[in-house]
Amino acid sequence: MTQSAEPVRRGRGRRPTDQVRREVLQAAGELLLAEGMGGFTIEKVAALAGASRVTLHKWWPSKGALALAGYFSVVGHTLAFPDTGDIATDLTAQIRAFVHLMRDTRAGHVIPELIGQAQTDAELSAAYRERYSAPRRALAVEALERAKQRGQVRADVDSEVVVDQLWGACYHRLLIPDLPLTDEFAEALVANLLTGIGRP
Amino acid sequence: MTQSAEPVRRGRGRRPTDQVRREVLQAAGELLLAEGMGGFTIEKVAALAGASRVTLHKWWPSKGALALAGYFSVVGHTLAFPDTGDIATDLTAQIRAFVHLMRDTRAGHVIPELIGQAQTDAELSAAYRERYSAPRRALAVEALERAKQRGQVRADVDSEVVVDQLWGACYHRLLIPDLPLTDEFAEALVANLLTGIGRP
Amino acid sequence: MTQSAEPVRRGRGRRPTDQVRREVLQAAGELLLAEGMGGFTIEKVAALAGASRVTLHKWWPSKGALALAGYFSVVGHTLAFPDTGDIATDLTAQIRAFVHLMRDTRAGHVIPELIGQAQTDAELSAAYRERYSAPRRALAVEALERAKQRGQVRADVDSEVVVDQLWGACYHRLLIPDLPLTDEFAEALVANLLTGIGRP
Amino acid sequence: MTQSAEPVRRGRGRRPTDQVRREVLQAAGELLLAEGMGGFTIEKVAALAGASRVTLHKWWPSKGALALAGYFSVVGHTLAFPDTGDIATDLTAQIRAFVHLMRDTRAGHVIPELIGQAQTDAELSAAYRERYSAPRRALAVEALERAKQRGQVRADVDSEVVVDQLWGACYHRLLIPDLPLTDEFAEALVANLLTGIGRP
DNA sequence: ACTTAATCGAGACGGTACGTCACGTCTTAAG
DNA sequence: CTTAAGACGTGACGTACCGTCTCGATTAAGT
Repeated sequence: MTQSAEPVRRGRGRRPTDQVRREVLQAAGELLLAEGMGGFTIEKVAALAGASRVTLHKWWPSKGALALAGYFSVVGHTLAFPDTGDIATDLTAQIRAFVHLMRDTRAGHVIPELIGQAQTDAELSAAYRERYSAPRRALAVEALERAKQRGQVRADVDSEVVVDQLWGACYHRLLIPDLPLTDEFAEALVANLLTGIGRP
Repeated sequence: MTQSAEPVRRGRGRRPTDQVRREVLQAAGELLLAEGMGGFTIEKVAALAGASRVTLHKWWPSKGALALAGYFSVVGHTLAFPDTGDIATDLTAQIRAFVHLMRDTRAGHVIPELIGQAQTDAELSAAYRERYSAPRRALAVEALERAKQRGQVRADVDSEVVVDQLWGACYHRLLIPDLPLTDEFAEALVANLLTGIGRP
Repeated sequence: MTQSAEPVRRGRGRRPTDQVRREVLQAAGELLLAEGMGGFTIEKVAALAGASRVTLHKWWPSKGALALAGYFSVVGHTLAFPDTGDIATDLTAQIRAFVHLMRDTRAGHVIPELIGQAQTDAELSAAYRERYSAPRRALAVEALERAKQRGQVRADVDSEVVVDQLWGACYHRLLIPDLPLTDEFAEALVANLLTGIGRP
Repeated sequence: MTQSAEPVRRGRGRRPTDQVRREVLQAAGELLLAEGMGGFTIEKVAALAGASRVTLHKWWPSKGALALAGYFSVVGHTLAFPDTGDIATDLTAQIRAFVHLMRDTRAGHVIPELIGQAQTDAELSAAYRERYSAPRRALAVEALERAKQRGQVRADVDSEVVVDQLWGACYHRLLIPDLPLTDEFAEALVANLLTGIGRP
């Protein structure tokens, strides 16, 4: 019955809830990384996990929400922000790491597709903001606020806007790839913003 | 069934090619604006236009490509960039116009959904870059190059990066709405970038 | 996909409409006779016929309607009523034939199940009356009317009621099998009714 | 979920067996009368009774058996047969009462649906015959036997057959409604059978 | 009276079937 | 020869029930 890859047949009876959840998330994450959002299907996840579609529908409100949860369970994020005392160094390092992640790992395919799916999947949109983008924004904002207190950034600057001008610029090239993501791009972002592009 | 508006019954035979194309694009655009990408379907477009699905498949390689073409045929873009001689004024005006378009018109729903769809629709992605984003980038880059020649922007700045830091920041808030698009945001983007956010 | 018996794989493309209809009805009839109404499923019929569930839903409004159509296509009814000139002989022959059909052939299982299903399947109920029971009633009523004209049955008798007292009695034993259907039963039905059971 | 009426929240622990049985049967009967066999579901009964599906499965072997038990617990049958000394009067009265019950009360929907369900539910079939039809047959047969002893019915007549020709005829019109159940029908049944329909 | 076994409810799980939607392909018929 | 009309197979979706199983809580019977 619609079993593309090893369908993982177990005993018929009910398995413990937590085990089912884990296996489903595992399967979802693997399928997402393997086929991308285009081939990501509740049906396939259920088959891979040896679970029932009904069970998936009960816990994850939409295909996108399931995909995001699967992504988290497989990738296992580290939320760290360097703090060397120099904001230029820290921002550059962080953005270069982001560029690397998006250009050289499977996240570079998955994250844009999740954001894409979120445009027509309200459940995913909310989950993505809450669990992914908001915490990362917060880390960057905190770093900028610390830089303000150290006198490296003007106090009247809105840190949130700065975040959009750094990471948003990266997402722009990721989602609408007119131009590629490069290390030079990462450095130019920070330099432009700290120094300004206007004539002195 | 699935005929929201007049199903347009005609004879079975062939109609002139151009007429069919026009009517299909008209229907596609209207459906896209009315229901968004979520309810946008080749089937519905065909029904609305009184055309055959086969015909649509012949001319538009994917659902996204059809949606984009329909969008253009209905919206009718104006590609203008003000040139007052002051780059700060021009950029602010242009970005405020963009923010207005995305916040107060139907484009604000449609464009993000098209970008979203483009993440899993290569045909749409290519078409979108070629016909939408690339020309707009070019306009902004030209304006920045003119500003360089006027001495308003440093010559060593990569104009493309600046574009990402202005419009990309807007797209960021559009696609991942942690924070809203506002006029103050538009102004802060230009100010941050021209003046720089670092301590003088 | 849920293929219990030979799923009949053909070329992928579309087959002519009439052929599909024939094959579906064939499969439906066979499944009905093989498993009875309990195991009769739209899904199984589709699999057996190598057809799509959607197609079945398009043409037959309910599971029961499909089963009835399948029954007809497989059994192929003969609608004949003997006319020897003697109504007692004709009725007895016809009812004995009916008893034989219900007791010794597969119809004896299928017809009761169809009637049973019809109690909660309005589509089937209407189709059954129109295509099965009504024509058979009409034949019997005609025979009784002829008997009236020959002076074998009183003119003031309602032939429809007589039909219920003959065939309805058989259906009674068929549907609520407190007692079996036998040849003696068939004969007693006619005798009771023609002669009367009261003291002379 | 699926709790139309008061979901009946109790403590988790075990309740007295008899109380559970009573409440389940009450709920089953009400649901059956309210929605008919089509909407009758073990799941709904369990929810209405605040009981567990497992408990229902333990005591009633099939959906139909539960429905029948619920019907009895709510309707509460009176098994009486008039005995005026005149069999024609008694039969007519009894059949008219039956016609009234089936035409003007909720039993008229429920009984046919139970018989229908019994065609594919052996448990229900057996229970129905044992608890419903057989006792009623017996009453009628006894009345006919008494009539024989009074000389109102010929001694060589099989009373069981007569029962089928009276009540079976009614069930016929009930289950296959080509024609309606009416009082005239009830009277004609008895008249036809007692007097006979043949020419004198 | 106090264990202890029985059985309840709650609820999740795998499974079967349903009815629906949209897709892309194919056949047939019309112009 | 292009088009429309429309049917078909496919894949997926979301839902409804079913019968089973685990778990914790409570009652009732046996000591």
